[in-house]
Amino acid sequence: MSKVRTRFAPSPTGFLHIGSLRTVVFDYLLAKREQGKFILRIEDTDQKRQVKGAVKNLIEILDWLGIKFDEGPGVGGKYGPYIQTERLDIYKKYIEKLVEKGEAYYCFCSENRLKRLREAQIAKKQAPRYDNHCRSLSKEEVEAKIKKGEKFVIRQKMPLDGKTEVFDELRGKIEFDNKELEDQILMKTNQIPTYQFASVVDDHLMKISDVIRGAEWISSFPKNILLYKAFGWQPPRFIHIPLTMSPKGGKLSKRDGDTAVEDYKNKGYLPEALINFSALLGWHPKDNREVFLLEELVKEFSLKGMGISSAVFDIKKLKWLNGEHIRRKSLEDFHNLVLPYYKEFKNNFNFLEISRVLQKRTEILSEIPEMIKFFNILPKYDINLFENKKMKTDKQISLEALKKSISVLENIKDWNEETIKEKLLNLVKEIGCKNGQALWPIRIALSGKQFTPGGAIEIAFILGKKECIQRIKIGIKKLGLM
RNA sequence: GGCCCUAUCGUCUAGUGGUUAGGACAUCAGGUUUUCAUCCUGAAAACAGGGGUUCAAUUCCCCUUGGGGCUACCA
Repeated sequence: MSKVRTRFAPSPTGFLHIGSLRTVVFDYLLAKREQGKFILRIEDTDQKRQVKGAVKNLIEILDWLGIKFDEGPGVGGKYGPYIQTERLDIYKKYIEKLVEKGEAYYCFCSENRLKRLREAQIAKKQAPRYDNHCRSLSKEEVEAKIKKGEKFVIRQKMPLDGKTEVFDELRGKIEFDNKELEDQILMKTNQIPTYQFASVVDDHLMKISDVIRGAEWISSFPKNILLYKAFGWQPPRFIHIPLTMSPKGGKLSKRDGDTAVEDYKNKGYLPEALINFSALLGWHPKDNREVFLLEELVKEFSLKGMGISSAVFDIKKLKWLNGEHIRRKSLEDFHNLVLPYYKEFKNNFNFLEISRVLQKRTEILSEIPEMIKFFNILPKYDINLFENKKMKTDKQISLEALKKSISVLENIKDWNEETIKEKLLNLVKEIGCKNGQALWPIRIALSGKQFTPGGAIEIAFILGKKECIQRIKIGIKKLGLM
């Protein structure tokens, strides 16, 4: 039985961020690589930033992604509860231990005092930091103040000098001057712990073996380690993964467009692509493979392949990967996926055939309605479309090809792709032109579009004989009026 | 400002004390198949700068510069 236990510990402040997805993926991969457990824990210690329904949302999107957690809200587990506000009594017990040990202390400083202190320090060009004002209050003083009903927080007592050494699995040793460390707040006035305290207690109690989190946490890393030391606990391994950046610079944010996994889902990105892309942003396999399913990633994943510098989120590569994963699906699976996009169709087409054609060239699902609209209604189009330099077709050849194709198509009794292809290629021979010269104008007449999924024959088959002939006649009429 | 992290093509990255510095996306140019696409072939494209160490540094060390993070009774 593997000892590896990782957790994803989001605060429920909205949708799952595309950058957080990467943390989820690596958490999952590291755990599953060793047949370990992946845990979901909700860090809702900030009451102000709660968003209703966020937890439900999060669980739903993880489910959509196909990332299952072994313990967490809803599924339970022996280290629960997995929602921090349901663990308040636990934190209380542990904070008292710390105070008893003299590793933490009551602080009665008002927010006002702290604000003034900060302002004064900034004015003097000093680093804003708590001045340890309440650090040496006697037990009696503390008790008296509590009795009077004075509000308090509990702070961690940091060493005043020396250095604290921490170890990141990716970067190695990092050293911090203890002077830089502030006596941080562990328990807020409202008796709810801060992230710094709750996450350490929970990681320990839940036997987390590897903490994977964003690199923005490196600065508080020494404080975390000092907390473990204060408790006398063995810290887990820490892996700080580099941040995902906007192409414009800085953290990926709302201003860069879509930041929620939800947004990508709605735009027609596949979970497979999103996961694959996230993994590749910061991790590299031994060989040069790029396209992976989650199970394949689990097999290939290793900490050795992890990078340490921040990575820019490049949507073009995501799109490409999405196309790759679309192509890798079975036709049945793909068909089921795109079924909803056919709703607006009144005509009864061979939708499976449309799916087959679509699967070859779709990048993101949301493009589909625009791609296939022409099946329903022939759009207005410019007759210059009939001219194409590369194909060496012009309006003259087009007109001839269209005219002659009518009788050819009319004579087809068994309307299938094989026959249509055979007959049309015969026509090409008869005219004595290149395939493209005749088939280009037919495709234009049938679709009214320069770019279509599938070629003339595929479109003809889907459209049906009657509709084809009608559309070709429209084309002839347009060309005839030149 | 202080502290910390980081630095290979535009982007994601591989790599090594001696390499023609490799791959992928994107871009461009050809080609095939019934068009675009798919597919194939090819091109252009990078070791931030300066000092060391060394016979030899893209690789190791230092500095500079650039990028980023943290600096809350937010996570």
